[in-house]
This record gives sequence, structure tokens and C-alpha cells, in this order.
Amino acid sequence: MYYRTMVTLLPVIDAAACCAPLAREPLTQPQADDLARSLKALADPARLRLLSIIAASEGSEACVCDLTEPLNIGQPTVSHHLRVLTEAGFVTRSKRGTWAYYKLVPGALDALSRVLVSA
Amino acid sequence: MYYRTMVTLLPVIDAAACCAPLAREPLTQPQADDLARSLKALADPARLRLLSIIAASEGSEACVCDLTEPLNIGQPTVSHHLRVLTEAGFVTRSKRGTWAYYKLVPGALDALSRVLVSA
DNA sequence: CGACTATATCGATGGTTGTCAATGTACTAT
DNA sequence: ATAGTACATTGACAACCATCGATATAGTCG
Repeated sequence: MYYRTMVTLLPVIDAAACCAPLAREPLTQPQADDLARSLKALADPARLRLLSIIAASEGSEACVCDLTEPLNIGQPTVSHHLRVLTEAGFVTRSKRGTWAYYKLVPGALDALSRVLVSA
Repeated sequence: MYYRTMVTLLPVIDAAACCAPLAREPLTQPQADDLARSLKALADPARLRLLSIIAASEGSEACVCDLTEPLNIGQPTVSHHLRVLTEAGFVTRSKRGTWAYYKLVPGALDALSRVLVSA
């Protein structure tokens, strides 16, 4: 359905745009749920490493073939983590030929960063 | 032991001070582990609400008695979440009489925020 | 002392999650 | 067409986690 699509497209930015910084005023339950979902997507060592490799790559984009080797986990597990990051709105996927490229969503991390800042 | 004590005192700030922003260069495995541990402590709706209530309170400090009611969870669960936040270095506990007060650790959220920012 | 209050800890339980091996899909090249 | 490569999906399993009821600890007030 349409709403579901929107949610899966921009959840991080939605979660971050929803509200003032954490320290400004108490979060409502829905706000806390959204924010927790975004943070949970980030709260895994493998996903953090994947994201940092993608972000530090040329054009903030990396091929899966360059992501499978550096981490010490199997290829299906890498695929799983990339899916989680995609559904959370941190990266987007584009297929070119046989290869799949994952690209950082501009502003996604920044939006989350702004929610955590206290000032 | 001494090292363990240090780690449990300032883990968030350690994790954040360790390295350049996520997007600058790939995280090493230990860096990713530390950062994931901090994020995991935050990645729960109940803990986010607790933290936001504490942060928005007078002096960034709140009594447990004011934290048990607003959330719809039992008192032992609140106690559990406050322990997680404490061990992660986001808050500190001080007992005054019968009451326990939890206070935001200055700079803890900001340190984490800086790791996520892209610029 | 004994009753009461505030908070922490314990043990159990149901749900979630990271990981893998096996398999599926889709594209490429010979 | 056949084989090979790149990646995704499925199913299973073990580890982890949020929550609760029961109980323990510790402080306060009679």
C-alpha cells in the first residue's frame, strides 16, 4: 500500500524530521518507536562497517563485491545486513549489470545526528 | 579491575572519541563493536523515552519515581533500562534518601552525534 | 523494633536477531 | 545452450533481549 511504501523509502529522515532533539522535550511513544527502529538498524558492528565503507567510497557508493571480503562474514549475511540498511533508509540499491551498488542516502545520517545533539 | 572500571565509566565518550566520523573512513572491527554497543543501548523505545524525559528535566536529572508512571511498563523493567543506560555511559545514578536520581552525562549524546555526522 | 516505601535483582518466558548452508535468480560469456 | 559469476532468498538454529512476577535490599517513619 502507498503509505507503507513511503515509510520504507524515507524512514530515517522521517524519524528525524518528526521531532526536536532528544534532549529538548520528552518523546512520544510513536516518535520513540520510529527513532528506535532507525537506531536498531545502525546498532550492529557489521552494518556499521558496511555503512562506513560505503560512505567512504568514491561517490558514497560501493559494489557488493567490495563489501563481502573485508568483513569476516558470509555473503548471505552481508546481503541481509544491506537489506536492513536499505529498509531503514540509510542506503539505496541500484543494479548495474551483474553487480549491485549500494549508495548512501544523502542526509540520512545527518538527520539522525541532529536528533541526538543536545544544543 | 582498573581497565574494566574505566570502560564502564565512559564507554559512549570513548566510543565516540575513538575515531573520525563514520563517513570519513572505514571503521575497524573494534571501533565498530564499541560504537554498536553504544547505539544498541539507545535503540529501544523505552530507553529513548526515559532518556528524553531525563534530558528535558530540570538540571537534566530526574527521579525514578517520575519515570515509572509515564511509560506503560512495570517498575522492574524501568529499573532494567536505567541500568543499561547507565552502563552505556549515558546517565549516572545518585541516591538521595530513598530516591534514586538519574542524570544525563554531559556530552555523551553529543559525542555520539558527532560520529554520525557526515561533514 | 516493625511497617511502609522506593528501587534493585532474580528467574522465567516469549519474541527478536545474527549467522550459516543450501538454493534460487539473473546476468554474462563462451 | 552451457557454464560461470554475483547477489538474493529461504529455513534453521543459537544467542540475545524486553518484559514480568516475585523477592530482596535499603532507607524512612512511627
